[in-house]
Amino acid sequence: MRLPMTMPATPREAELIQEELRSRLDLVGPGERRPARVAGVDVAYADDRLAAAVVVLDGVTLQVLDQVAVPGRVAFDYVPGLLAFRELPSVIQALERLSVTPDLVVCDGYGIAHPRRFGLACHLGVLTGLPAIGVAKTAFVGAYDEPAHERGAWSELRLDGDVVGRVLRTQDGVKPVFVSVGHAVDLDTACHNVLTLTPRYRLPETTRAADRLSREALRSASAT
DNA sequence: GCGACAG
DNA sequence: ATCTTGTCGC
Repeated sequence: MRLPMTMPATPREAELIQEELRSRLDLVGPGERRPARVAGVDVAYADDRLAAAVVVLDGVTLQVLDQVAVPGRVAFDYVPGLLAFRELPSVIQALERLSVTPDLVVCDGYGIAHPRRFGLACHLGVLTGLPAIGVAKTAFVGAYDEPAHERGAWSELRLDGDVVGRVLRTQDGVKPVFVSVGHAVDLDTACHNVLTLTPRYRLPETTRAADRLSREALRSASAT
């Protein structure tokens, strides 16, 4: 499977691409579903080099089923709102080299909780056709109330009067994470899965595994 | 107009 | 994202 990704030359062109792809978004999905395989993606950087990593975990045991790392070079500067153009080229390549197809992809960032309602997770989902969600560590857009301090507590993330995500506490007393739908999955399902993926730490095991692999891949590439 | 701004 | 020591707690 060859998934081409258009690389814009300017931020303005990137916004136009987002606008076009946004028409292909599925914000509902098939309904409640326990994914058998959940993938986590992340990217590590060092100067103009980078390493994208994808790790697929069993949805129940959280054991690693498959993982792929792809080294590359930065092809787009970081611009808030345009993160997908910086990270996805290499992430898509890694996904294509997977030997198993994930039922859900957990991204490090946002889905529709985005200035133009089309964040990293939406872009990845539309391009691959895979259900995708975004789990971010800090706020980007939207307003919210602080959720209660126990694990599982949450509050709505609103943007211009719309609910675009949830501020979810994954462990008692730790800072909450920001969950938003990317593609082909609903918000309830997204949050249920995030809680399943956080039996012990604040961040999903998928994210933690992909983070470790991307950094290690960057290191072994340096030693070459 | 001025700041804020996923990773 | 990345640059970084010590420190508190299980």
